[in-house]
Amino acid sequence: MTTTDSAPPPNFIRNIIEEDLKTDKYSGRVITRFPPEPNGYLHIGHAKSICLNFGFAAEYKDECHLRFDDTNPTKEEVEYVESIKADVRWLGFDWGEHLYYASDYFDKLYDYAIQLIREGKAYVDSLSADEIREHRGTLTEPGKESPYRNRSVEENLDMFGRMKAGEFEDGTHVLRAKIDMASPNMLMRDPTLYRIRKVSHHRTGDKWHIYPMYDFTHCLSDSIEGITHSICTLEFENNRPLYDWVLDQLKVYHPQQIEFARLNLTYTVLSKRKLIELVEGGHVSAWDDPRMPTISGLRRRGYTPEAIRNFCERIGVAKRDSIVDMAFLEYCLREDLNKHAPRVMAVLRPLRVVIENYPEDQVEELDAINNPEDPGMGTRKVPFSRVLYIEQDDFREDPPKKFFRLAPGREVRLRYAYFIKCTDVVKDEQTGEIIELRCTYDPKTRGGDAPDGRKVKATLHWVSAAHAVKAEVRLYDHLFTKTNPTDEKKSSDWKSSLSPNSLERLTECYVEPSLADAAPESRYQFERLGYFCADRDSSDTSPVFNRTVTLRDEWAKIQKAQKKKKKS
RNA sequence: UGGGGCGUCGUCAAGUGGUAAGACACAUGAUUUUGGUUCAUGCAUUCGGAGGUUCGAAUCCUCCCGCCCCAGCCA
Repeated sequence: MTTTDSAPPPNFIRNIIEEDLKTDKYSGRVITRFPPEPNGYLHIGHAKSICLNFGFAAEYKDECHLRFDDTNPTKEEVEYVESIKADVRWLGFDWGEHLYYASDYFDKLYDYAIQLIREGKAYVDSLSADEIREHRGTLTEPGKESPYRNRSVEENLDMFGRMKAGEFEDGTHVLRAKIDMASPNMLMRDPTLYRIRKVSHHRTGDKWHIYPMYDFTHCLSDSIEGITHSICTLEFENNRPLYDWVLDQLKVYHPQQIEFARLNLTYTVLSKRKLIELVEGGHVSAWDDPRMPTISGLRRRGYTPEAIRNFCERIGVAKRDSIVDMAFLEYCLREDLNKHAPRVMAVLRPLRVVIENYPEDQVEELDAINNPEDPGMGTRKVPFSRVLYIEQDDFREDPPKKFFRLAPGREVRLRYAYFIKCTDVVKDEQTGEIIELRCTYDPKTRGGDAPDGRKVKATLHWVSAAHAVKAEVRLYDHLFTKTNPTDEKKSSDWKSSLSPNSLERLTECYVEPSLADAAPESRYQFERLGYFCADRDSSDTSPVFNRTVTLRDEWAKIQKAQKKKKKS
């Protein structure tokens, strides 16, 4: 590793920017924008776009605007604009002075519409929505012109003015661009520019009865703000000719639209519509359910902004449809958490262990390292006593091959403590369930090293029963069982592959005392188990932790392989 | 079967006529008081397919195949 960050990997957008800089197309400026519609929460797909836009602006020491594309008051809410701002900030980006709303431009947009009408390039159509659809033609047949297409400029001006004044009901008239009803590009068949919506807008209130459509608003907003590179997703490629048309007709400053492939991730869905469905259908608790791929969900789960930013940079950007392996996101997460998360001991499925030769009332404070990756994080004391809990998974009465952990007669190390040897297994007479282990310890191994140089094959985490804090731990797994839930070749309903095991709640966990009042959103590594994040559901008496991601688990792999071998 | 895009390892992704980067995943080994981390090694004779141009093609040409987007008064 060098001390300086390596240059960002090349991609086609950066190539375009570099070329534009070379030819001085935009007098050396690189002004981008992130333009969310405030009709839902941001997800990791948006994070890709945010990183791209804010990233390029930062790279070229220029500005990135946060602009709310709020042209459809029937779907948009203040709650969403607040969450979006919070999420962008949490991700680590700053729009500075450049917070804008498309609704700020409604007056200007109206004037531009008037200009188009005056030049005979737009007209008021009084066909119904159904009729307009019928006139549009199909993919293979050209459309038919509306009988209102050749209204006079005066009549159009008058009608549009009355639309604005609120004289007409929703759906009775629209303003359309006069382009070409026979265009092979459906979007160019006289697209709608304005529609009547007699609803109040979260920012403009009841001022407007007409609202501009995306295709009219977006390009002009970009133009007004002096955007140089308008980066959006692939599905807007068909809209580019219209983006260009509007700006060309109006003879205004003309940014260039560049399209990239949106992010897809395995084992989840990344569309606002589907995420809304998960929330409203009660399949998850809320937008910030830790299983959700939303920024707020990832945050509550324990993801770090750093990990997400790194991920977005490393997946690259291109024009081909792709689906990134969730394992890659998890890799980026672990990389960050490994460096920064303090280690701590917690037992999720407790098995009681009594150290028979350890004095009844003795308690020792043992030194534990907070993070072996960062000595600067120091050490802490962990209490040790006669009765402990270890993980049920760390004991096998009849150990299989390659199982190195505790078993009858076997000696292992308790991390930072002592070597212990299992001398007896206590079972419930009724059920045969193992309820307790009797062990002995070697006092000479305090701290975990044997003076005689003898080795053990395993080190277990543990917690002192008398000192442990009881906690709830929520174990999360993929939301869907299928790598691509929306791949509808097999089943038509994407929700059919919703995983029944995406959440497991463990309420009888024990964590070391230092975790008693862990602040919500603080992250830890529970040694040998994974990374966990304190949830805001924690109370004074009982902390709640979300499992962010497991540690890589060699033993789990071995078990999987052994199972497979058995089957075949 | 109109138009617009896209096809390079299981997954992302560089490469823009000079002989296939890198990452994840996977596999093997070493180190290890986390079966974690770290380290080492392996992993596309081949770029959707077939022809052609060229001394030389993933890159240029032709044809074919596959996938995605567009028929909202959503964005």
